[in-house]
Amino acid sequence: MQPLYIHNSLSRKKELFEAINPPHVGMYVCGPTVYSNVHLGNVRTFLSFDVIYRYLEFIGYKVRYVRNITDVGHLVGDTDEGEDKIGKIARLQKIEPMEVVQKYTNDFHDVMRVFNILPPSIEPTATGHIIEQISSIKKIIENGYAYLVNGSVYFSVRKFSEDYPYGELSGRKIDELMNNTRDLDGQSDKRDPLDFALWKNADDSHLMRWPSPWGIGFPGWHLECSVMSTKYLGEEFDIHGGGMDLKFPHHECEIAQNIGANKNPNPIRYWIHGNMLTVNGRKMAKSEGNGFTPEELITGNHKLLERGYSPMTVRFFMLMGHYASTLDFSNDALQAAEKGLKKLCKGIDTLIKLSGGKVPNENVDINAFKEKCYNAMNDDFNTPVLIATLFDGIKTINATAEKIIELSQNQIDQLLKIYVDFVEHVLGIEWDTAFKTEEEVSMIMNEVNLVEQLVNLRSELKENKDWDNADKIRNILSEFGITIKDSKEGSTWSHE
RNA sequence: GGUCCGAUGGCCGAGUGGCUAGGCUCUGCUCUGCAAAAGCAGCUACAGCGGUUCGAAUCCGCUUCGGACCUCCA
Repeated sequence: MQPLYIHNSLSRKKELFEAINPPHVGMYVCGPTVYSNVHLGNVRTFLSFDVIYRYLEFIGYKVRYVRNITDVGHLVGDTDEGEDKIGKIARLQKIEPMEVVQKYTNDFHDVMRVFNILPPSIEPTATGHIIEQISSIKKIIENGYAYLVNGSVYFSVRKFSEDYPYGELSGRKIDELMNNTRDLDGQSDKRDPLDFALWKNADDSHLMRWPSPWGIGFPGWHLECSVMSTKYLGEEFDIHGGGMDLKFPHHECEIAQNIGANKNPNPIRYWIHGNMLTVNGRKMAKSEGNGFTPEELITGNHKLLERGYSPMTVRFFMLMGHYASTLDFSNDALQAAEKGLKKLCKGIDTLIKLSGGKVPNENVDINAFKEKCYNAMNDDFNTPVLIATLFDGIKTINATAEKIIELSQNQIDQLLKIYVDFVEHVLGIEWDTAFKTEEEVSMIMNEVNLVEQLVNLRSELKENKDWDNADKIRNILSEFGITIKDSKEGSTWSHE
């Protein structure tokens, strides 16, 4: 197994990854609250964990990847009296809350597919785990960390912090939190402003409500993640991920709930937090009005976009930055990524067509190259360094194609394996016909034959120095996106 | 106000106490009927000020600027 180092947000250090039960790995990532369309910032987080998931599998782990759908409990606004986000949309549009949930879950799945983000092993929903959430609340009450007020149950942070540390993940001190908590209206039920709801009493006006030992109500936010991660991954599991902005209070509360229910002081080994996607240096967020939907990005239909970009370009662009750094979104950066991706894909195409000799080139060390690729990913999933390495390899490939250097067939085969492994399987970049159906491929092959005929015809014309007609053919092909490249050995062509 | 993070060349974006990141752009050359690619070469930076060190963009301190979180947010 590769020696993998992960930056653990909990310790704020890079640590050697050691699975609790190798080769099995349990990984939980906070999924979306499905009350609106996902934007690119959301996509970035799921993409980051997609690559983490892919790499863990790639180096031989059997990952159970759980990514939830939050479909109840998330409240609007900054008080505990806020309406449920999904319930609110349902009320406004006069539809069932589950219709809202279904609509945006579908959207979420569509977007994930477009960006080639793999589905998780389990995608549990909060509403599907009401029973588990109720029993978890019971345990927390039994353990003395929650109290009942007017049909609602709250977690007592003060009480909990007497027995266990609270605020370790986000680096908060409980007393500072107390002093800095803003005075908010409508929190009269809580004994302490830091406390958070496990179960909320619901009157008749609420659309989403379930019976519980404490009356009719609905579960609090935070709780579903604790309950579902424990249910599917155990009281202690390997990796928990999510966006940076969930660190506090969401993840902090999750830890408190896990411990509060199970009294296991160390429920999660490695915390991984993805950083934000920014626009002009500011976090992409709906409230800022700077959020792009994936559709706007692909069509280019947005005031900040000069034109559209393909999903693979966007995927590649995001992977050119490290997941733990902020990444700034701009037309220039996207265009650079597009060209870079094209170069990479072209290089792989060239590699596929390459044929080599018997004698290996001593100056090209394929194993060292492979090591470099692994090392990049082993260093906290450093995709930008991996990509830089892959570009270095492209130079070797192109130099071989230009007959500047020579490689043996064996070296070429090894190189191709590395590119397929890292580009397709680890980075999740689709570069050619690899994912097309057989019919599509055979159609493409027909077109290929047609193009070859034209290119051959043009070569004949060129031999007769009939430049006018030769150029005519080149122009026609270029209208269909086919570029001809002439060299001493003859003409080759490529499709963009 | 509190907590934390960041500041890298024309742009994006890695990185490490001493050894070329990489991509894009730009310039020159090679190749070439022209073109397009590709190759080669050039432009070569680490916010500012101090300190530690044989040596710091990399460690420490201060300053300036920016961001995130502290309320829902991936």
